[in-house]
Amino acid sequence: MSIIKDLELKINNLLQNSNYASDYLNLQKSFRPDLSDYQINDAMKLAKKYHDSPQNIAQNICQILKEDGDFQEVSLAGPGFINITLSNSYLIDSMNKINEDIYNNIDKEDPKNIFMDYGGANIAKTLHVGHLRSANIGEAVKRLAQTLGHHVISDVHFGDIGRQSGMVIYEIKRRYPHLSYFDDNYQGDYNDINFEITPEELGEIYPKANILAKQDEQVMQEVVDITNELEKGNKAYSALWNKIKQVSIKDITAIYNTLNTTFDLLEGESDSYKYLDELVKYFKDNNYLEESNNALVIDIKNETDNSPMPPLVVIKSNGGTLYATRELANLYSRIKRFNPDEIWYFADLRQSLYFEQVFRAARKTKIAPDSVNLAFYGFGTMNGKDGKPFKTRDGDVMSLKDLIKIITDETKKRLNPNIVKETEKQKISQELAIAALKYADLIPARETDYIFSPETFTSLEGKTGPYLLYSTIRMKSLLTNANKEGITSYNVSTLNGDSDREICLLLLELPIILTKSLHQKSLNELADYIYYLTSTYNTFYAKHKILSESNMDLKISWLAITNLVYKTNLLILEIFGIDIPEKM
RNA sequence: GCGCUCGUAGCUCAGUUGGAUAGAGUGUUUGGCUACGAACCAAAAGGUCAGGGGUUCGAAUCCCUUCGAGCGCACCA
Repeated sequence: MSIIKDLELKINNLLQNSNYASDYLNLQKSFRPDLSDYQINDAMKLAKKYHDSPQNIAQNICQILKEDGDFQEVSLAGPGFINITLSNSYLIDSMNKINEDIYNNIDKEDPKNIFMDYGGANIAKTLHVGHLRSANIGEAVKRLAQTLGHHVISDVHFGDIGRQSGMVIYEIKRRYPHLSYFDDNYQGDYNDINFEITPEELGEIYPKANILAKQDEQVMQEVVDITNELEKGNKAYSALWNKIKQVSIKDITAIYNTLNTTFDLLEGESDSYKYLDELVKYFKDNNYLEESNNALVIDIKNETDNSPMPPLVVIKSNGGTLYATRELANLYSRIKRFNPDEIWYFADLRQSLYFEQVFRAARKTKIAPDSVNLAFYGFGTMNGKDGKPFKTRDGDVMSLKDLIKIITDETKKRLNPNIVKETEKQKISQELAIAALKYADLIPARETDYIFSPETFTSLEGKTGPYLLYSTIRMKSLLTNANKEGITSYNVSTLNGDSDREICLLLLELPIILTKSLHQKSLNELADYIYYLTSTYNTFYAKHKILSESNMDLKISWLAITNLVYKTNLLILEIFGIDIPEKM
């Protein structure tokens, strides 16, 4: 258990013999650091319950807490705030405990099997800035969940089927009409056809087809027909589409890797096909389907609905399936194969009604038993400078490759001149670029819409990824220099001044922030925390000449504090998926 | 039409079981390197928390209302 949770429990234990034994008091970091380290605000709430004044109650609690040696000061303020200041010896002991093992400062949770669905890249479409949030937040939440003790399986959930496939095949047919895929008399094995396509050309094909289909109804009809044929298993189209998929997946995963975003499963919507027949049969056998306008639907209305809830279409009137059908089939297979306790979906908030429908259908049809928790965590929309959402279906959105290149060009300009090898320069400047990009993306709360501008990502000073890396590298450099003097282990034996204490108190907050971030599935608070911790350390760093300090106890204590912040930064940056170069 | 979300410093954003004096970065002005790495540190200025009403010891936060913005509403994904 973390030190701070332990302290809160201890406070509540101290009250076991008092009138307030049945109440749980919450220890909070003080809003008034000039007055105290921590505060308890529960006296005001207890006043009603005990028909007593909040001041009296707070006073009684103060009396009990004052007797404990870990508190240097316990006092009452205002309408019933209890202010608590920790003793230096308590803080020193706590720091040394964390120094032994940083996991002494983390609250592990009861392990659960969690299935995470994020990423959501589409086959044959360029990975663009609109995919950033899902990659960065999804990956960081996964790593955070693992850090807190959970078992996670992640799936990228490629959009690898549907109308886009029809679009791409249509356009390839238009460009290369003589390919054997389109020859009705072809007798050979479609897998033997000699046809190569580059990711670059693939990137042009979908936008082009989309424009053509929008302009011309006949084109759209052909796209729909091809899509249906593909879905029915047309051999030529399937072989072509598989080839496209291979090229595209290779390209997409390379970029995900650059972002340190990795998946246990590289499955897609089309993987649901294996389970579709079984699922539809199950639906039919149990009378979950009804006919409506020639389509087969599941009624998912609820008596408590305060707005109309349309039924979920499972089979279209032309016999085809929809996104939601495949989602249900995937859900069905995931529960069967992995038996998860929880399934978390990460996608744009605009899909919240859609997921509500899928979840309801899954519950109603008992595909998902009540024991499996289904949750949707939405992202705010990425808007252009005009405040309107980016359109992801035309070619106007900046690709991730381009964005990474732009930032890399900026970071390269500022590298330390003693880094001269071109390969090293490239590697480091890209690591800095990824740090800048990821941190800038993790800073806004998950549900906040945000305005995309390259300037945001290319800024390298202040609250940015490069600032964190620069400071962390500097800490390491300091520790290395101390090491050269023969100082290889540290412990805190004395605290000197406000900045030392403030860093210690901040370190104690870590477990609270980690737990809360996982609970909210948003990294913004953790991103704020690491900045605040680092910048508090930098104040401390500027104030003290650590290596030239003649008081050895003080010097070693300062190095220990440096080491603690360094280790904490490593932990958090690892959760963020941000690599730390040796130098920059 | 029905439903959901939002409006906080010039800009971009934090800020929920209601808590003391509303924060950060950036931008503007100013000071600090013959060095434990200046991608850093220090300081100043900047607010009717969209407007109005209510709930209470206490409201950016909860409720009502007006104005403004965005999003979603069965055979797209």
